[in-house]
Amino acid sequence: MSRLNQFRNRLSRVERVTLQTIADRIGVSRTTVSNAFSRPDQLKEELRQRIMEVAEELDYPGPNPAARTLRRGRAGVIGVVFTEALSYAFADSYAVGFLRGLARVAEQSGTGLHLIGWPSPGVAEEVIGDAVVDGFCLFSPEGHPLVETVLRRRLPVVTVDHPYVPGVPFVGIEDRLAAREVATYLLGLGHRRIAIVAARPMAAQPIVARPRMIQDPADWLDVDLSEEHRFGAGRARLAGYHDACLEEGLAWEDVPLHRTTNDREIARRAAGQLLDLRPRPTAVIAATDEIAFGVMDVAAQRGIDIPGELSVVGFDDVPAAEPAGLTTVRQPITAKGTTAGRLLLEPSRHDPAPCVLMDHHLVIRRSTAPPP
Amino acid sequence: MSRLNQFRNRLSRVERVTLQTIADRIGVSRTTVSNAFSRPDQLKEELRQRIMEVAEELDYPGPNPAARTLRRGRAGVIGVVFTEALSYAFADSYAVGFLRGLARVAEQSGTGLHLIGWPSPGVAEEVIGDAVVDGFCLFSPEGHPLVETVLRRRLPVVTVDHPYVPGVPFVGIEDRLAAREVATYLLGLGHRRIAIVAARPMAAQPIVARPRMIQDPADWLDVDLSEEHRFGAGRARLAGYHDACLEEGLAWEDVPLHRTTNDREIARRAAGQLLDLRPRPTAVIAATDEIAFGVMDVAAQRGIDIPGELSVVGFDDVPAAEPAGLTTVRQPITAKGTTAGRLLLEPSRHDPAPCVLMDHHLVIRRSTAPPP
DNA sequence: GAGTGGTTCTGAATCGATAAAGAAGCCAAG
DNA sequence: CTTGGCTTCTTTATCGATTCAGAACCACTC
Repeated sequence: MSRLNQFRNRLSRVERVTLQTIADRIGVSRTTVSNAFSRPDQLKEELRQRIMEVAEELDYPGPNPAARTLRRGRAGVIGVVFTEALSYAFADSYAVGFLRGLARVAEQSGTGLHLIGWPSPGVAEEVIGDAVVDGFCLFSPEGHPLVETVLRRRLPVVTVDHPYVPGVPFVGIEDRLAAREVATYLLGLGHRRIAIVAARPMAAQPIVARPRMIQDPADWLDVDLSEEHRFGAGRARLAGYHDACLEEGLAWEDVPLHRTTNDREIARRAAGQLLDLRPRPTAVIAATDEIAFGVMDVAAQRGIDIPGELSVVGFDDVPAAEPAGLTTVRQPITAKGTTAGRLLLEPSRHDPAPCVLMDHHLVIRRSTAPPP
Repeated sequence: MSRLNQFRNRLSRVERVTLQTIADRIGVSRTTVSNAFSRPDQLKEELRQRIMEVAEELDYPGPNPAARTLRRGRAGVIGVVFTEALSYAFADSYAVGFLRGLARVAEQSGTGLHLIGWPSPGVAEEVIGDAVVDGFCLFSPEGHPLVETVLRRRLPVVTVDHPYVPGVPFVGIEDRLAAREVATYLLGLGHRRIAIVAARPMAAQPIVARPRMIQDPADWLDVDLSEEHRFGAGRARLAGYHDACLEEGLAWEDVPLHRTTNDREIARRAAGQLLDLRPRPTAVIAATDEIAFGVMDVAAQRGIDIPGELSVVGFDDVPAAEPAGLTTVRQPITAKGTTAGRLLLEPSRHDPAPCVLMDHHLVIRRSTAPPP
């Protein structure tokens, strides 16, 4: 046993090429070989060349990144955490747009991106604990247990969209206000039978509220939403819709409300149910564009004319919204990404954690009109 | 100096909590604390609890991932390398679709995804050298210098689309054949004035051929394309178009050919020039859907009717192709991702490197018709 | 000839964990 | 009684690099 192991060790020692292997071969110190790779100015060009030659000869794959990271204490990578499966995130134009922006600043500073999704409970927790990164970007993780997991790493963090965690830099828009504008606009057109399709995270297990994460001064809900709505991704938006109804005297109880995941396909089902209601709603407010597309799909399928018989509003203004003629709330998707990236990469430690609220505005297109 | 340093060291030693800190505090060995985190079954539940308590108390962020990775020799992450800036990759439905598939299998096995782009020469090289990963997926890196950089790491690699590198697992489709079908179809409709818009990588520096990377038996070009086309991303597709023209007796010299990056916006410029030709082409073959959209944009802008006055064909069948009515080549985008992922994560080392060729077929929609 | 200042290279001390083998204690079976 | 086997923990030896202080040498200057 022991002998076998020694043999194995010897073997692997022979097979594995490290800085030391090269150093021994040439007769210089390990440090010098290290310098040849990382600080070429620290040794004579002649020796450096010789080292490189031997490295090539021994098929040395370059300084081991894990060892380097351990010693340097810096990974050059930031983690981006989604609370859904990554395969869903990549299907969501909003998430992809955000990543675009984030990637732009990350790349410029030679920083890598480590994407982490939440395919099922437990997996991501481990991945987050094992991620060799210098910081995390939490993408719209409202109320999700992963927030705790990430915070525990004690690395720099920036949260996007929700929730606002005291002490953690934040990037978002005034969701509640924007949502109110949407509802107010529809009410202003004369709609009274309005249905709402809200987004909920695709969590596969019930989402538990953590006291420290819901102290969000901007979005705190003083309205009485059912418990299941209090911590979904669309909480603030729901509150905004509620605000408008209150203001315009539309009873919140009369507003049909469905929840669906942020997925066109899945949203169709919810839309189907809403359009089955009698009397049929004259307008549907979707908490995201993706959901709005699902609603439009079903309407088209049933021959319901938009906007003649049904108005539809989305949220986000993803690229596909314009060709589809969807009235929606435009928000600077990509800019959110760049901002988040800068917040994470900037060397200066802001003392009061910055809370960046970006602009938004209602973009009116062909999908809305006064009720029939 | 020395004293200052000692001070600093002492300070950081005090501030930094490691397994040892916890071990000392409780009076057990470091290994036991390590086990408390990584192999809970190796110690008494009682002690484990106590360790966890102290860890909490000291605000221990968990075992350091870099150290862990170094010792274990396994990162649990795969690198995905693009030869364009990541911000472009995220704008490209094809790339995003691929990532979707890749993410699906990666997530299932608890593997993280480290995305690496090529924003400008030099940056990515360093990121690749420093990436703490167990393998790389090269996304359509034909002829790109990054291929060498990645191979040098001596880690498992899988190449997607191009090039086929001997000894490296490969996933792709029969591009040349598919491209030929496209051109044959248009020629069959009666088109003789056909223009081609090819894709080229967004490399910011000239792409150098490496002998070991172009020995691709399936795609080797025996046709005489100008040098600049020999190693672009669309090399095989160009060859296919060429094949068809040859077969149908259309002189290749008479086929106007433009190169553009795979970006709708940028493709518009190339399209503009092609549609200025007199006599105007009756059909445009775009090497990707994204480019095809650019062509359609310009046509719409100039009031050129599709397909009445102009037929347009794309390649890839990205999600937006269907609503746009674009005739194109469908290929299993997401399945490519899952296949690539499996090839990379599968424990078995296939001896002859697997070379997976996936299905494709021509999808005929509203954008093509016989010439006027 | 002592002092000054640069290069170029070395040695020792880490970075923070895990693997492998071994020791101590305990219980049941032979 | 002792052998074997299990559980629970410890010891020792790495994993592969980088940092930092200092040595050796060279050239110049005053």
